[in-house]
Amino acid sequence: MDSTRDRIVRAAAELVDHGGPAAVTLREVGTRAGVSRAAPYKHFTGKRDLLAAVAATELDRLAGTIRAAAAGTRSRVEAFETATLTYVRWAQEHPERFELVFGRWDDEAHPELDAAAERATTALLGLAHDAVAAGELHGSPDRIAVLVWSLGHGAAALDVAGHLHKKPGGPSAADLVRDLLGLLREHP
Amino acid sequence: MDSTRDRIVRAAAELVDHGGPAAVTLREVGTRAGVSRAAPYKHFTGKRDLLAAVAATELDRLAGTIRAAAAGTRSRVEAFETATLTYVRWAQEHPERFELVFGRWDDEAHPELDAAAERATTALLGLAHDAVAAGELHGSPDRIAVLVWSLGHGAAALDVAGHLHKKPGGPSAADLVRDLLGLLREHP
DNA sequence: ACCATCAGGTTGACGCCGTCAACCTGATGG
DNA sequence: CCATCAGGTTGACGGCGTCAACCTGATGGT
Repeated sequence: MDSTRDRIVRAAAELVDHGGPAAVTLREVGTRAGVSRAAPYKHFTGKRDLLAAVAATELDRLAGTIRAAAAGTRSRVEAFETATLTYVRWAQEHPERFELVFGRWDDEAHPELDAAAERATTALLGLAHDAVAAGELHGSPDRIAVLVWSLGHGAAALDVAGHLHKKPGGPSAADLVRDLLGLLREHP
Repeated sequence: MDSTRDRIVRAAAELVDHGGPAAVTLREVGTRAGVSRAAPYKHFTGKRDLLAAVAATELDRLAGTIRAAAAGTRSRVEAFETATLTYVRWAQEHPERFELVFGRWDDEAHPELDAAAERATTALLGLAHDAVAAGELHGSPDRIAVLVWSLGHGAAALDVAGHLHKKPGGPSAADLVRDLLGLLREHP
């Protein structure tokens, strides 16, 4: 199906891809989706709600990409590392989507987005659990997952904002992820 | 001096503190600063430029706070850890300022903000350098500084966005920073 | 077969926003 | 003494999100 709702979400996602969330205009969304400016209100309560749907869609796509990347690896810890690096690369290649998904949402609840975030988090957490269960990493799987996720997230964010490459020769976000996993591998 | 320009910047900073950068309105800024809606244009080229000035001011304040916190510590590595934890606490206590300072700025150059970021980065980098020089940490100071900064930044960002405490008993952002510094301390 | 209902689309209008142009005014300095 | 100008003002414009009112075709119960 190519429902009107789908076309609206896709049009909004297109606009996010140039100029970030701030560039999304309901009027332009309507035009690109072939409907009027107020049509989105028949499917979403407002602009934020539409953007939440875009973010949820993107988060599920990301989770799929991560799972696929992790599947083609030799060891459990390598799967975990590949997943994290895929996350980092996604943020670097699509900074506007990264901004949308992890920007501020506190105004009201968006169950669809929360559920997608839950699914993505669980996927990463499962990979950390596997690596520990296989004896390739040691410690609390949750702790390790959140530690590596936080580092990947922060490194990607700082990189995208231009704070990582002020002087040439500095480490890339991917380097930092590999550094941390190196430390974790050597640990008891 | 309590120049008009200062009052404008302060009014904008107040508005950032409730509702984030999106809540800043030049009309409201003017009202709070006791001037008209167009007065800011006599001091800044536009809204973004005003926000950049607010961000630069806040970044310098943060750097000062960090330096002060690091000064009252026993060891070099403790100073580095305290500095990072101060950064994390700042982000958690002032998520709107965090959003402003580290949000997207790519449209045009803001030298004042770049310079403030440079100063803040250099401060953290110096602390890492000191810890390595004192033999309390081992490896490249730059690498260590960026690694810890990235983790602190990411943990704070995920915490503020609500992704860290989905299940109770999970590690706090501060816990993660201490974990990483524990790993670094044990390292050769 | 009929018609009430309703999902899903439309336009018009409102108020708020950033921004600019035009104008005013008091201080400054040659 | 007056030209200049920094720094303030209001008016106006177009674009925005949102809502109310309206339209229309399908649908399902009687």
